[in-house]
Amino acid sequence: MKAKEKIMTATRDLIYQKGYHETSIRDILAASDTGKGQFYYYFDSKKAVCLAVIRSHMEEWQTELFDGILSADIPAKEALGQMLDWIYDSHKEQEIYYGCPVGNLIIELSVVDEDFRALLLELVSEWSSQIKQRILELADHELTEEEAKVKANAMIAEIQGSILLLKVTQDLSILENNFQMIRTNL
Amino acid sequence: MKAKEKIMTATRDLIYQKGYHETSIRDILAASDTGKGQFYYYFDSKKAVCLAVIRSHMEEWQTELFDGILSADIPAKEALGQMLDWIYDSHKEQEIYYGCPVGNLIIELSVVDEDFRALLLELVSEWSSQIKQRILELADHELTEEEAKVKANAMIAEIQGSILLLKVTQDLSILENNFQMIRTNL
Amino acid sequence: MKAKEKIMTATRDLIYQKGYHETSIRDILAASDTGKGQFYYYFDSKKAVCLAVIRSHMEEWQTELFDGILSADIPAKEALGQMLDWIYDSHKEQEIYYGCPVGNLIIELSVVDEDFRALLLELVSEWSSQIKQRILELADHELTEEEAKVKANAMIAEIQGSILLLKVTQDLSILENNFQMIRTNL
Amino acid sequence: MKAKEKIMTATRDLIYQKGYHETSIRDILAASDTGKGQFYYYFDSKKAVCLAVIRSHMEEWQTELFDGILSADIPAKEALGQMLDWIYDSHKEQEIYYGCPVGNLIIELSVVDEDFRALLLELVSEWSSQIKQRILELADHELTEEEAKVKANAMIAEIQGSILLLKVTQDLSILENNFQMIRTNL
DNA sequence: AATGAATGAGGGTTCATTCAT
DNA sequence: TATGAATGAACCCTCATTCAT
Repeated sequence: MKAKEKIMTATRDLIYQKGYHETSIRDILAASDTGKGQFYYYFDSKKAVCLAVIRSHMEEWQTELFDGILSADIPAKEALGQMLDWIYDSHKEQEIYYGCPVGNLIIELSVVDEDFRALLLELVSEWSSQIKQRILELADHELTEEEAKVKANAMIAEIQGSILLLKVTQDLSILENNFQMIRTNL
Repeated sequence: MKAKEKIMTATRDLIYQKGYHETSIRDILAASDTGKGQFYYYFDSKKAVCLAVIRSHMEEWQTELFDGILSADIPAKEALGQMLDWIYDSHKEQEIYYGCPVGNLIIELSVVDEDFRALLLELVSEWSSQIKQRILELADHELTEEEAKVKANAMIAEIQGSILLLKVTQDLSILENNFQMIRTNL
Repeated sequence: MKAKEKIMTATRDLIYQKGYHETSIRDILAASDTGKGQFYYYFDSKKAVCLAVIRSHMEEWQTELFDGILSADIPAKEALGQMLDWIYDSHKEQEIYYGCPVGNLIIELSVVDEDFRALLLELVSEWSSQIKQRILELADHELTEEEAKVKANAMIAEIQGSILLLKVTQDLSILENNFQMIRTNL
Repeated sequence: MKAKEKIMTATRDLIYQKGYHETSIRDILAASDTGKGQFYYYFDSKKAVCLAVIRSHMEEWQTELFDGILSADIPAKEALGQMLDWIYDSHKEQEIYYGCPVGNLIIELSVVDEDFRALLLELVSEWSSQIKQRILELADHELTEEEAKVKANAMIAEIQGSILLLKVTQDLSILENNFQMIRTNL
């Protein structure tokens, strides 16, 4: 693996597990087995890597969730169900529940730094928009765009809030129950 | 105002607005117009003040929300509605939407420090339990305890997730719409 | 026990066990169960208590060793032997061998602060002088004053050096063996 | 001179002259004309530099005293005499008599920190062992190992105690006289 | 004779970043 | 591309002492 990649992977993992502030450049270098020189050759700053990490999350969501699951040629209900599975699966194997990599950063950084907020908002907006399309489809287009948007945001809120509860309780059943409830309300 | 109180108020505000890590002792001293010695006379450490701040949030929720709104002699539906108002009101006048003081700390600290998680979990558990009682009442006790608990957690998730979205979008209408949706689903 | 006395006892113990710099005023207050006000009412500063502690050591040595053992109406050899016993006894029951309360302070403070050195020197000089008298007696006055003084200092050196070795080895047999050797050389 | 070396030299001098606690990192930086970052680039902590300083003393003693003087192909009496000269010479030119760099640390730190004690003990043990060999030789092997060991420790005690007296009296003649006495007793 | 709140300089340490090579 | 030495501001915290009461 190339140095740049190693740095990004390490940063992604560390920031996910400990948060932005608790992750030091030292930590990143140690975890990626690289040196100061390499780090600052590839990235301008700690902020820059973190923004890159967010972009990598965005790409992943785009490929797997937006272009994959949510754009698949399957009924809306099924697509949204698979989205919940996709999220649930990313948590269920963890020994410690670290929360949502995106939600965590929203809370830790979006008020403190506009650049972070802008990027994170971009991701959330796209997500909301994708869900909205499926909700419109689900309702057989008897909902207005606005109504569908509200429902999409409600769904995202329920998901993010559930992961937040998972983080504080460290009890996976909360995620299961809440996601089940979302499914039955579709 | 006494020094200890000034320090706690300043810490509370700063941590709410910037988060735990972005708030330095220096910031707290400047905001509370006190000196280092005084800070450490009243508190053992930065962590200690923050735990004290969380406890003050707990007391406030206990008095205003649990013993006040949720224990009031009014119908369950109304009580839960007032809870949503109480939360909404705490955000609506803000110029910047900083999120939920408790939710923020859950995400920033609960994985990183067990003491914080324990305290925050205590608050969330009590909240959940209080809501559960009202939900049982609402369903005329046709729900099992377990079902009511799930519904309570779903409601908390929806609330916390909505505030998270408010934080990243800085768009108050999301909170309005989502809370409205919770109301209509009661 | 009066506050002043409690403070002095605590200081004496703490400085003996941890040294001057490792002992904080906080430690002293905690160990003596007194408050800041009392401390600074009775003593001008940390240095002042410590000087008082040294003076209390001097008084003790004066009474027990100089006026007691070394002035007793017994043969010189026996007097010097009892001196060694007196010293040995003060160490033998300890669980940790902290060294000589006076020797410790000589090394920690005599270069750093003239006031300390002056006081400690006073004690050492008196000790040396007392031993010298007994050595003169022992040699049936066939030694010059100067020669006796040299022998006295050699004896003090042997004693202090032995206690230093005790401190680093934490092995009491070193003290026994060295003191035995001093005895046989009398 | 390289930064690391400058830091070590400065630390060595300062700790020798003022002791461990009286020497601050600031002092070291000022004396070595380096910056904070540099210090912590080379050393993990203040304790770590001090341990390194002790190790450098050990190496010096090993080379000059143990492998040099005490292992030289000369009679035992002469070797031990040269050892005394070597020690005396290291003090005689000083304007202030700071004591023995090793003895000072034994007294200041060996009870307070096990890591220091272990290292200092290692040095003292080796020293004792080297002297013991020469004493055995001197006695034409009519002494048991144990008896020689006791005599070696007595010699070290006399040396260390003499330097302690030098420190409190600031009178070089004490060192001269005591060392002379050791010589005549060989 | 005693209280405990207030002071602020200084303690050791970590940080993100830059520089010379 | 990459190294690792150098920078210095900022981190949290402890210190001995003073002050008002």
